[in-house]
Amino acid sequence: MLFGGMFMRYSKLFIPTLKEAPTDAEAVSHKLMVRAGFVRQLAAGLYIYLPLGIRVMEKINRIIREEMNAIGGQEVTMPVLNPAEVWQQTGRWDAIGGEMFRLKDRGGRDMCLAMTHEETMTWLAAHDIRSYRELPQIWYQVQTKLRDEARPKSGVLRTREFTMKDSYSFDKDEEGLDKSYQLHLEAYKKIYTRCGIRFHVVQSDTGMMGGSMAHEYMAPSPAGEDDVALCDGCGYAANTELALSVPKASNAPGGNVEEVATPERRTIDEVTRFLKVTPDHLLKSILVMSDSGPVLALVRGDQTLHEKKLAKLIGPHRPGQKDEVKAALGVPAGFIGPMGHKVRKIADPVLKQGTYIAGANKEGFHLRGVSAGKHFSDAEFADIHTAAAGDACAQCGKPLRIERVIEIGNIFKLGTKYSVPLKANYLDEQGNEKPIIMGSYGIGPARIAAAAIEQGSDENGIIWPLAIAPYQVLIVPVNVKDARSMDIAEEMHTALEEKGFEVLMDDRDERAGVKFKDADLIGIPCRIVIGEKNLKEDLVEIKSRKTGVVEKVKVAEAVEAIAKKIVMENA
RNA sequence: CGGGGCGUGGCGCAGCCCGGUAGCGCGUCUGCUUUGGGAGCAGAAAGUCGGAGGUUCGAAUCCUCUCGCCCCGACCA
Repeated sequence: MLFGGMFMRYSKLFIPTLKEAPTDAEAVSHKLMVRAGFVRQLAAGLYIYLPLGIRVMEKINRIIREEMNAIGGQEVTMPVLNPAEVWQQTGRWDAIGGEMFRLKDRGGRDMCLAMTHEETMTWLAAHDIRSYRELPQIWYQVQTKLRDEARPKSGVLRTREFTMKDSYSFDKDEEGLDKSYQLHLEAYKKIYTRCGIRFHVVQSDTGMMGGSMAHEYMAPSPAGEDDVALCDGCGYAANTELALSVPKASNAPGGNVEEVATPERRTIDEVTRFLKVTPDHLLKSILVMSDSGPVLALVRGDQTLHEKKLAKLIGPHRPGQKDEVKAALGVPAGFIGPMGHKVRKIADPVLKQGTYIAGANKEGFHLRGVSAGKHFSDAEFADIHTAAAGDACAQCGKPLRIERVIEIGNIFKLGTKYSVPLKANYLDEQGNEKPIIMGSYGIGPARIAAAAIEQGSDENGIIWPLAIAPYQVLIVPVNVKDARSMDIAEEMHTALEEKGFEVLMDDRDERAGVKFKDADLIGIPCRIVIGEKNLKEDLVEIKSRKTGVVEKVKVAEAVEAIAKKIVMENA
């Protein structure tokens, strides 16, 4: 065939594989994406996608588009460069800090690079939706977003510039929003399932966005940045930012109130060791500084205070410094007890029962026999601890599991948070002007790719799920100088492409070992090896990247065998 | 933004503590041999040591400043 025809030839493709992973790469997906020639890093949080990387991204995006279109989503594009005005109208111009890239145009007008598109999407709705007859709408885009991340990390998982599929629903009432939300909830499940990754759908924090409901899609992986609590009993699943749990009961003995000398023992660790008790016998008093003054947070010694849970009650806060502790409570840090202080106190509900050892509010001393009734009846009780593995599910009592996860998508009920300030209103059946009820829904395609690698790789390289692999089949003629091998390789290539498969042929004049190593690294699901020895018996090899299983089949039957195999594995 | 680490041929590193104008592996190029799991031999090209300033007869090595990258934490609408 002239110039190799339209065949995808490895020798012509830019696939710069590396024997060694960059030392500064930590996450498996980061190392492998670089080594296998899918991406290159330009600067912190900025990545170049190479030909193989693009193929993967396009496959993921195609799946996303198909499922979005299936629920009535309509694709649009929004400018990446935004005027400040719309962001000022919703208040986010000021509310968002250094994470937003800002600049001025030549006329001196304030502009920003969009980090999400609630504003511009709502602007569009405000201008062009008039009547309830035009609702509902679902608009989406697959677009570049920019965020000046404080800390880009883990390769493609947290970058400053990234593609995001974001969709927005516009409804006339809450009922409509419920429906749009539900459509997305299901569409997202289909998307991740089709992409071949394992995931959980969990309740998530609506955060400072103030929406009424939110879920996150989480792919289990040690490279993740979130933790979720999961209950095998009732299916409860929530981000630990809000997961409720009932800690195991403390076996702390009761006893009288008495001071005990604990010289220079300040931390839970030091005190438990010194008094020969377990951490759940202690009460931890943590002073934080909120906008409305110091707040004393109380949790059991074996619990971890969850900052976000506390933030929901008292707003933004930070840990108190040593001198602030002294100033607010008159006690040196390390010996704070819950009793007697005038500051606001928030205590975890587990502390309602039992007696504990707490700081004595006196340097070098702790106090035994501290209980809620006697010592901090003035505290507000609220779940402020971090759900831990083994805690009981708040719904059914079964033990919770904690898993580390990558956030691969989220869905939010926004309500009228954006439609009111941007005046996105419609006229209802009675002719009354009402704000549109909105939802927003995001997916990070690059995170899907990274999660797929995190969940599927071995010491030799990537193991792509078939649906998002850059190619489905790799044909490896061992000796490219052998005419018969090449003829058969090209015939099979053509035959497989005619059946609709995506095929790459490694026509490089390299030793077999080199080709095999690259094949494993790149992770194409199905590999056909055409070698002279096997050819003498009219056989070729088919090897599954995932299982490693090799089968020899007759040349004449190879194409059918592969087609069948792929269809079966895809089912 | 706080803490830590690192910047030396294309990639991965040594040299730095105890200053004396760079070395190893891989890759690249040429030739011969090899040819089913990252080949062997011979030869070659390629770095002024992130940048600036300073100390010194002399700086990759010491000092100051600066830029960049990574990790932990904070942040993450």
